[in-house]
Amino acid sequence: MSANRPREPSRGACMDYRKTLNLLQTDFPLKGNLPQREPEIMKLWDELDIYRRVRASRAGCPRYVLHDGPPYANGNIHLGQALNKILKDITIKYKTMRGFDCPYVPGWDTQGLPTEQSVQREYGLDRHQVSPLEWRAKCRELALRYVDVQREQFKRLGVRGDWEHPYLTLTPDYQSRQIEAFAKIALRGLVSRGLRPVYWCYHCETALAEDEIEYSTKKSPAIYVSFAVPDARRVFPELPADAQAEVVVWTTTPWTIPGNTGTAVSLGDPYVLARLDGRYLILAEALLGETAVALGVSTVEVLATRPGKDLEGLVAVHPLYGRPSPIVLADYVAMDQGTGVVHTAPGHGLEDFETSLRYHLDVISPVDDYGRFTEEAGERLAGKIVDEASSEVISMLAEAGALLANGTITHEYPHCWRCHLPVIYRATKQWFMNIDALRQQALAEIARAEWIPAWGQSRIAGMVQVRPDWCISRQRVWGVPIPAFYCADCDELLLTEASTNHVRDLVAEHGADIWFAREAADLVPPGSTCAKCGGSRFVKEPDIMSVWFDSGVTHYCVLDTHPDLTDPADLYLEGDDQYQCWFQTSLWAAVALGKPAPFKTVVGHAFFVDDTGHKLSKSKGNIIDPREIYEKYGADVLRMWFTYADFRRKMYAAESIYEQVADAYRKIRFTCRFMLQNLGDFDPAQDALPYDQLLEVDRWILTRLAWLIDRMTSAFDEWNLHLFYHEVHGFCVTDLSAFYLNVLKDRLYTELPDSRARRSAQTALWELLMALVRLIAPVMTFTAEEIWQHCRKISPALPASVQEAFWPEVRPEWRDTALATRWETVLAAREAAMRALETLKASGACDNPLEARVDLYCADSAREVLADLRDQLPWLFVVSDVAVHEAAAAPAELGEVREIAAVARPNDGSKCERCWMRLPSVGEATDHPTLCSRCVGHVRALGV
RNA sequence: GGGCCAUUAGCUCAGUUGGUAAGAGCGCGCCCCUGAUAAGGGCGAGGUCCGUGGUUCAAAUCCACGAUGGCCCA
Repeated sequence: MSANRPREPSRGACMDYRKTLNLLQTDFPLKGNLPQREPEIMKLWDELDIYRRVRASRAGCPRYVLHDGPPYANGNIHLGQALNKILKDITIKYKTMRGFDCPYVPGWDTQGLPTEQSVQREYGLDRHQVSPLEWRAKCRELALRYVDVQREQFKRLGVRGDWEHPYLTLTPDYQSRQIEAFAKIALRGLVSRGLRPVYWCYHCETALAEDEIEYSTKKSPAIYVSFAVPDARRVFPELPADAQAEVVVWTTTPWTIPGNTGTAVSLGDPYVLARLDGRYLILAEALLGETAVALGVSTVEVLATRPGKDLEGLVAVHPLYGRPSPIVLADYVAMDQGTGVVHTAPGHGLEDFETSLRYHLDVISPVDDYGRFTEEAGERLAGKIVDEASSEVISMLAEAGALLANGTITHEYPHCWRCHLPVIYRATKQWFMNIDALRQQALAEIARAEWIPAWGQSRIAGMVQVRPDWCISRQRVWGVPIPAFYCADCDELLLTEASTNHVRDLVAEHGADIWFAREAADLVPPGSTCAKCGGSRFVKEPDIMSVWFDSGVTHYCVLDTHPDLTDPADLYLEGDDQYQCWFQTSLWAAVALGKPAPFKTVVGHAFFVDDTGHKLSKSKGNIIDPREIYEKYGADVLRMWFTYADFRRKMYAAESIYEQVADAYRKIRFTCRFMLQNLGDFDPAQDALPYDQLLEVDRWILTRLAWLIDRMTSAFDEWNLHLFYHEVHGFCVTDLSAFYLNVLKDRLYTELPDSRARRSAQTALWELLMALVRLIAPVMTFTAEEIWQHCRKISPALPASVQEAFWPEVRPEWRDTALATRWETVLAAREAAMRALETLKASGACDNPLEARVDLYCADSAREVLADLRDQLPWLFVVSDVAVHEAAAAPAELGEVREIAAVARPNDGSKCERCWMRLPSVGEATDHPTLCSRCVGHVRALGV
């Protein structure tokens, strides 16, 4: 390179000694310009076929399987998905570098209600106006389109995976396998069909599972209703002979009164018979005062008190229909609100339903799919939407003389996760997975798995403890059918191994569309007959499976069958909302199939909040689109941001944070660039020095590098990803930029190109660069690759991609604790020198520290170390000269010297034109009158 | 109402099994350099380690109670 080769000697004042220095050279650009450069690197990866190439490089290594939880394919990726995929990618890349073979098969959840709603919204289509098959075709089209969209967006984040062969829940392979899973579970007796109250969204016309419910505030009516108790005197003989006693209930859903078949009281709490303005009412003692106020009653007289259990067996009378409404005991009756007597409508509440099982109460649910009262509710209500009919019910109660008070209340109420409207509880025929039969096994599996963070275990265990049966049927068409038939004559269920295998095989061949395309006769095995009546005509089960069942069986449909994967997987890694969802559904499905949990380790990550601590949500308008971040700053900055804070706690999203991360990105980039610049003439195979020939400071930085590698290794192993950002950045700033690289400059620039001093520095730089580029590779995946490609110019033997490289290893000789200890003294002396130089600068005597000299006054222990290194101190302090003295020799103005003190002043002599130090030797050589003696030696050696 | 988690400088985090005067980076203020240059360096300000009580020779670190915030459940 011309920059290194001295020109012909041209003596005199105009001599350009700059040409005798080892100037910096690199084509590694200062500016990242990531939005443009990253796609170019993606092209390189495409050309290398990076996923298969890396897999091939780890052929035969122990496998580490991360199973991808499928995101829902009905929109652009959002920040949470970007976070999730990037955390997975960091994990995969780290594990690969540690020597594991890490397949990564991405998947998508493609069926279910959300797609149907997207079709309705995006295509303006009403599902009732087209056939099920047309509707399904539209749904498939939309889902596949978003799979493509999201695939490109995930790839743009730098995520490595088998993008050409993802798993999709809508493929015939998957669907048939899912039917098989359902059938196995059903044939093990773990699925049942029954009338149960379920959350029902009458806007979406479907049942909803627990995890499809979100709570928000709703204003509801709140009424007090009396039920006459004709036989009350049996328990309350105090009741006057001519009086009628009534129990009082309080409810916020007047429309459920038609469904009332009982009244529940608490076993242990005391109840009173009290006269309130002439009426004889029975209610909880604890709520008497509050109720009297609500009823606007002025006089209250307690006639008798009985424990709740005494009331059991009394029979109240329904105020509208006159039918019996027995008084029963229930442990959920609370004394914090209402009257202590709970209106019980088994068709409209799960607790009520369970009570009905114990007391054989009727289950009445006079509401249809559309939320309208049926004829069963009576003429006045039939056809009316339940929420709107509340006022009618209230009127009817008032007319019956049973309405004691009528108010409103604002409370938390369940809403539909998709349309965000209030849901109702409605008893319908649904398919359930019998959770009670599986609970203990699920808990045992939870105890066996590793949970990160550790409290995730108690969290999911708590949820599993109390989870009711899982409703897995949906009244929709975009999904996998429940493979059941009913006898057209006697309604008997047909669900056998033969029938389900037949459906499974048809679906494997044709896809689930076949179910909707054919009649039952063409779906049952030929010659099927009803086991009960012998009939041969059948009808199809109309319901499909919940989307949560689709994704809950990925381990059966994918892990179990994919040649690259294993069941159970080593790792599930998802947002912590999945403790309630996918982690659980996967577990239930597994134990229902008689399998162990499909995961060995489960990692839950938190989500982002805005700078005021609020969740990001569309309605708040504080959504952040990951695409905007990578289009402005680059995906590597996005990836670094995700390691800025601990992902197990909430993470903040704010412009000021991206700016800070972008700064840190640049610092690391520039640091690596500086090292590359100084390795332009270095061939590690030829020029590297053995460890024991390295200068002491070069060995010192390797002790620091050893520390960093150890620290990063344990950080990644223990999921402390945020330490990556802080420690790598800190290392670049503090150890490298501020100290090591800075003090190296003199040696790198002014020493002879092939001198031991310079080669020693370059050897250390090469080790640093080789380690750093690997340490940053899992997170800063694009930039690491960019740096790596430049490293390959220095050392062509390196693998084609940094993704094939192995995690850096600490060489035993680097761990020199004695050396590290010695250098604590050097660094302390350096700090003292810096402060002294600051004082000198402030005095105006000298601006540039390089032209100053420093006198150190040290206690004996420090003096020994420093005297030993005296020759090196000038360039370690970046000054012209350093002298080491006894503490006792310190000038009076320093006061008492405890450890190390320093004084700085301008050095004697003139500034050397070449190395810029101010030295007495400048001018001694007549042929180079502007150079110091050291530089004279160097230029002469160069033949100048 | 129940359970879990968190609380160290303006921000994000370090602080091994309790032990020297609590650290880093960013940001901020002042200054230097111009051979990392749309770069680099130095110095400085900034903390009752949420509060109270306790255990201990010694607590940011252990225990109890409380406060605040968050998540889940009801």
